[in-house]
Amino acid sequence: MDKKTFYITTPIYYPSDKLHIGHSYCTVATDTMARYKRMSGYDVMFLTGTDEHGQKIEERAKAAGVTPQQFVDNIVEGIHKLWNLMNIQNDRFIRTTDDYHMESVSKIFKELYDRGDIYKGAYKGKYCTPCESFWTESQLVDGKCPDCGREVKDAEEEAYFFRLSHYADKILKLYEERPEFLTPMSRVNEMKAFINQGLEDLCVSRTTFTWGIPVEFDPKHVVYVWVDALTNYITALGYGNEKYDDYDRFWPADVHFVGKEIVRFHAIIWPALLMALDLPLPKRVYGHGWLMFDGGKMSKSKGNVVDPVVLCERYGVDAIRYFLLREFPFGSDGNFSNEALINRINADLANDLGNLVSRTTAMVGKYFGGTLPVERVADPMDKELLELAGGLRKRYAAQMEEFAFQNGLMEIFKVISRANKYIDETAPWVLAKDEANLPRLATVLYNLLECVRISAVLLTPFMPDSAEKILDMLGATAEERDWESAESFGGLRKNATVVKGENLFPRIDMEKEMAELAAAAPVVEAPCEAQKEQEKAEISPLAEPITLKEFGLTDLRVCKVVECTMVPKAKKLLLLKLDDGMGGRQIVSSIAKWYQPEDLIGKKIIIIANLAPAVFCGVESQGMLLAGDVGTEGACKVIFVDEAVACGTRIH
RNA sequence: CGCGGGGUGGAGCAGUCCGGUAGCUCGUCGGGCUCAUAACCCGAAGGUCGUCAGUUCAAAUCUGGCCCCCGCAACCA
Repeated sequence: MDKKTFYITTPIYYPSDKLHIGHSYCTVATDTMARYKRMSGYDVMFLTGTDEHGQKIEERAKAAGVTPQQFVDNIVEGIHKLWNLMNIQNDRFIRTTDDYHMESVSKIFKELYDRGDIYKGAYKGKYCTPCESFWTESQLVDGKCPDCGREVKDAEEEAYFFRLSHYADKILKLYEERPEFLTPMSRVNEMKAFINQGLEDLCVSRTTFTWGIPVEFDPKHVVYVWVDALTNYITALGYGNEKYDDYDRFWPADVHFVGKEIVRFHAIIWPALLMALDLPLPKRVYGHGWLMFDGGKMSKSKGNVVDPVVLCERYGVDAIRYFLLREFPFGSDGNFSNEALINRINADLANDLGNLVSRTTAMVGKYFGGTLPVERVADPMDKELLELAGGLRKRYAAQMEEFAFQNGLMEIFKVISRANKYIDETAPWVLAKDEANLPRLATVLYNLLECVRISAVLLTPFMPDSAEKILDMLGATAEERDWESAESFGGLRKNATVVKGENLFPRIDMEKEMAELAAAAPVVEAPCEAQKEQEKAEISPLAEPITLKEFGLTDLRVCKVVECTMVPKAKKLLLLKLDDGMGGRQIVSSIAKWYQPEDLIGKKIIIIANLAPAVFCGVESQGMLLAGDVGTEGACKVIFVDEAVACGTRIH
């Protein structure tokens, strides 16, 4: 009953949109680790969930015409479906809108206040009256409102603060004393640099929105994200509530898996909060990398967000799980591409693993009617294979303990490759020709089945369904598919009986597949049945009708580009000096990636001439040029005008 | 000097912390095998490891400068 425990978490995701492949990546990794630990005998608690409060949700709900609760309920339902589809076996799912969590957060907030680690202060900032918006000094553009460009004035807003600044030294000490606390190492340097810039106290309440947990003793405030979200890791165990009673058993967490963008919250703020509460710190925080898509970060505006549901339906859940953890080193960024995915599926799963299972079981069927005889004849040529497979679990476990999923899988596939080679070396089809060789033939096939069995057992955390199917095909009993049975070679009973199974990983015709995907492009992940609609959706829907008078509000003018330069310190901005027929003006345009200054000089373009000026990177822009988007990368083509049209001519 | 990651055969990556034979997958070329999912096995071609300098008996690996790419940051007009 005193099994060792293992508590592992994903971040709680923000349900303002459907989840993308990046969320799946983290969750699949966590699930695989949890399954691995369960298999190797731990009592595992695997927590995931959603962070449902905040202004953005409030706004999204309003825009959708529903209550915030309805809005998040809807998204969360989709998340449950996704995790279900992806075979995620979490033990618990926390929502920050759950009653017990809200109860705990109220208590924690109060306790921090009573201890003096949260105090009431003023959130000093700049207020833009027309926009009714609060801005921090650093958000201002050229000292003016970033939205409208108008003057702002000093203003104060009452708020509660957490004394984060008090914990700077303690956090630095934590990194010194426990180098394993935050990994990979590169993240530690980043955190140190951040702390050394000076930590400011953290604003932990808001009055500008209401979708949150009210501060019990001052209800016009709601608890802002930090105390609300980070504490999920302990409230889900029952800290501060009666719903669960697992805190003593599972806290401190063995590891929080988090994306690198939120490492700061988990490696600075979270430990500080726990220190303030006098609670133990998590043992480890692991900041994993991001998936990039064709070299760029995934984002809605680039149209390169990959939908995990579509991928799973198209290629199978296990193939996706495998790909995510095999292709990318967990700690670094990785480049997602459909080609890489199909390549992996074909090379590793279809050609190496699937085919090995297929040819091996087929031979047992063909030469022995499905059941191996027990007589054996060993040969020195078996040695290498047996040693490799016999030592596999140890090498695999060493990698898994470091969260090196990629390397763990590589170890397994070394055995699979070696087994394929062994078939060539032993040439079973030659042995089968002479009845005198049958014991030797049985030995060879047994060795192969055993390699497959050990590999399949260790693959179970990664590809639960496929591993099970393989073990079914080997006729493995429950004892022949557990962790102990993978420790050394020879666990499969001698007279094993194989069962013909399905083709586990059908080969994908790369050319055909890429063509189909291209047909669905630029939304590459479009489901086939919805292809037509997706294509239509590429043309954005017509805007609301307007009157001629309303159109007249927009003053479009022809201008000639007189000068064009890069905006200093900016990467994307070009500064264009224009002859507008009215004495000249300058505009800034974020097209530096697609246009060289000399591409534009001397050309005539159209600008929106009466757009309110705005400042970018310290340079004022007095209008916006017209351009059309091209492709999915945000690229665009500027609209050029016939030379005959004079500068300053109004377009109508 | 804003912060961070990276530049290794045609493509994508590992190796870099703890210097010592440059490795993997895909692709190309040649060969083998026929049990198997046109799969599997063997071999070959192809890299002065971004660049310059330094440390060293020895540098992809350590140190410094520079160039380029990517992400973040209040550059999405």
